[in-house]
Amino acid sequence: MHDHSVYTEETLFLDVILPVPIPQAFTYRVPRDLNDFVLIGARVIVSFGKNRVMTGLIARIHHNAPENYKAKYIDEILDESPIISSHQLWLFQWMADYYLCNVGEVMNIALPSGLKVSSQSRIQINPTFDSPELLSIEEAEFLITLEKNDSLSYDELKKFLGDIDIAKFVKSLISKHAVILYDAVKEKYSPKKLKKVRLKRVYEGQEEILNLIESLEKSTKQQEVIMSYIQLIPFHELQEKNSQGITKKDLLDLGISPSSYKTLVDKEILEEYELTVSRFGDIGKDELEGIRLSTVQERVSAELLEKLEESNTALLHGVTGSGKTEVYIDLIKKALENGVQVLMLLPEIALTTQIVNRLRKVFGDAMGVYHSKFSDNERVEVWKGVLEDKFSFVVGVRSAVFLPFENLGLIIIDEEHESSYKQYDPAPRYHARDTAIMLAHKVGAKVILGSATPSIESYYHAKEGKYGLVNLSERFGDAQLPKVELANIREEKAKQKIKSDFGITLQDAIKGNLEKQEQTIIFQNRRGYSPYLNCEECNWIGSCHQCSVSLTYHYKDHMLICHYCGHKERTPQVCPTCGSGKIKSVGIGTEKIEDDLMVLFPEARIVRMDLDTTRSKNAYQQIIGEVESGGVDILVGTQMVSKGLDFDKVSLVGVFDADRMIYFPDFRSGERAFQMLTQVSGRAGRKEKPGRVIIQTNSPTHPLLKMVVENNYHGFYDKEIIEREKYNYPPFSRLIRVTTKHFDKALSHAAAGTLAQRLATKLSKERILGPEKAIVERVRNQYIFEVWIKLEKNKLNIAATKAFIRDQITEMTADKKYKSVRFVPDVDVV
DNA sequence: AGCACGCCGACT
DNA sequence: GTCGGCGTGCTC
Repeated sequence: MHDHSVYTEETLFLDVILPVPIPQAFTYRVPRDLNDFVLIGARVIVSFGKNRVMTGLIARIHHNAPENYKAKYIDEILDESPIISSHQLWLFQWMADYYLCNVGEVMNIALPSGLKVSSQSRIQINPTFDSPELLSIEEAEFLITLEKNDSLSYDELKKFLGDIDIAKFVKSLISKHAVILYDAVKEKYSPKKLKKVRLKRVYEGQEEILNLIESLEKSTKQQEVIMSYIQLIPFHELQEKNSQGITKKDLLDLGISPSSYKTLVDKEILEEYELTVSRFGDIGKDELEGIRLSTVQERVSAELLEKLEESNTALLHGVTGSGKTEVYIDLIKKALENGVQVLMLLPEIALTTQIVNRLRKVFGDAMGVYHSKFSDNERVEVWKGVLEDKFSFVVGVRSAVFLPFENLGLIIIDEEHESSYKQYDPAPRYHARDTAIMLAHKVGAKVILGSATPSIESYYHAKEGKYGLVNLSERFGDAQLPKVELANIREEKAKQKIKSDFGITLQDAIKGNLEKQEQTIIFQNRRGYSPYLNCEECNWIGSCHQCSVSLTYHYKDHMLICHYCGHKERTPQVCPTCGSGKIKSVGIGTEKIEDDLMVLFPEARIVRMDLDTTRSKNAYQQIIGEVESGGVDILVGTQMVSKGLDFDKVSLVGVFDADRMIYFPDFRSGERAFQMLTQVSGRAGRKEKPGRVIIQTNSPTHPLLKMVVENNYHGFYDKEIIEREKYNYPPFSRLIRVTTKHFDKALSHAAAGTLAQRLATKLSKERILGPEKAIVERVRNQYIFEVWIKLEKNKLNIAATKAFIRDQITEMTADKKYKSVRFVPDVDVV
């Protein structure tokens, strides 16, 4: 029943991508006066559903009126030019198809939230309201407040109304027609403004300023202000200095009287003004440093360029400390000289550190940094900077693959094996490395993958000739690779009478290092004090009531914490089941190691670095600074200490509990363990001193550890690839996991089972594994089951198969029985 | 995903 | 009688 007559030939329709997890596109109508302003890739504001206003992205402009519904009008067009590059809509769609999610979800993750305006409900007095007798006393009082304030947001309401149920309160007012609700849309991004101050021009002259000072004879405080200003801005030497002024803060920081300052402003002797500035400090061109490559580095750089002639992607396999960064810098410079844009991806935790400072020194403010610890405004600034070609080079984390490069020529992915390149939650569960390779392929850019311990996938592709392969097997300068030793912890424990987790070998080594005043890193990939508490009487174990895991004991705040759902509870004094006081902590986390070290080496300066000590924005940087300046003897930490850190004075690395990594029940455990152990070993010894690494283990004869000791990546790879082929794991197949989640265990299990059956009809049973319980079976009271799909390469039409899987999930969700079950597909699980 | 609508139990 | 619990359905 739609009146199509209202549509004329000129009526424009837009397919808009909205940040919602719904597969279909949404078609809106363009009000005629905006016809000339629509363009693909610009943002629009639209209302969606009953009460929502959102930012969407124009994906298509057409004349086809939708048949089954009447299109709504768009409210507003936000941009005069596209805010994404011309390839990005394609990339979004590719990601949605490949990673089994919706374009809206991709867009939601791709755009920095500063570019997604949101609506905020505000309330206002209804001007036609004339029945105050209906109101309660509180309501009447509130109306007076509201009258004074024009309109208020929900957040502001809280200030006036305190702890009451605001929704209910407002609802009542609306029902009495006393107030009206409306949606206000606001752009979130705001440029940074600096409050500055300068002397009015009329006082700039030599004579004028002297007269001014004289005239303030009686107001000494004000005179002081002027004198301080002149001292900071000696404009009598150079007149232009006054027009540049000084920030208000800098002036007030001198300790001058704020009230006198204000008087001067009021008297129009000083004038305040605002300056829009970049959030990123500027570096002068003359401060930039050049680089000098070693002969080896130069050769490697040339070799990479050569390989990139033949293939789009090249893998740089360079041992830790070989100076890969210098090679990258060289290649980035060359690419920039060719006039193309460059993107460099780094894993999250490596980015805050030394490498950015190093790059900044070379590239100055032509380089943008895109990081999740940056504020929204900062991220929008980088985004816009890329659009305007202010940054021709950006270094960033995973999500930097979404930046709107129009002329991308080179992508460098450092530490390409890092699993943090894969997004885990929420959708899109994408791999930034693979996405970058796909994007590069589309736009004709080149990709360099770098790692000391390449992922099995990448190395396989290199060996197969799909990627170019370049080796850099010497450390930079005269540096030698560290000497890695295994310490049989079981034997050592037996020999030592005292039961300690520090074997005698490691203890002696630390002691020696302290005497030599050299630094030590202790690595244990587990935070907290101990992974669980155990009652010696009744064998009770503290576990989370909503997840099937034990609670980790945190000593510092004396809490038991669930590392899955975040639940916290006080540590019991006595056993909750039998009442005995014999509760023991079992296992070792970083906190306990720190504690033990303080007892063993009371004079040592010990610092711990893990999620718990680096929560605040600058904590990580601070710790690194402390270590660099030599203010720390021993650094204890989780995987954070194993990545990208570069300390000259660290000559010893100790590894606890290597066994747990090796024996993790997962086909990637070997790869992960080898990478982690090799990476952390690489932290030991730089410059002339060879470092020493001690790995404590119960299985010193394990072949993987042997490879780590020998720094034998190839041996490890050869062994691993045989296993992968034998069991048809990646890179010989693609793995897709579909997880089901539900509060009802049986229903979750049944849903996974039915899905497995459905998938098997077309894909055959051999390709389907499960359903199986997830390793952590229950999280936040939801039961989790997994179905694994193994798709061998080159035999199946992958796109069609993915579509089939998607359809099966859609059909199951449509089934009443499984409606409330959550299905979560994850493609290329890491 | 959100959000409104709507149909059943425990309270002023 | 109503408040509010969360199952269900829809979003251009």
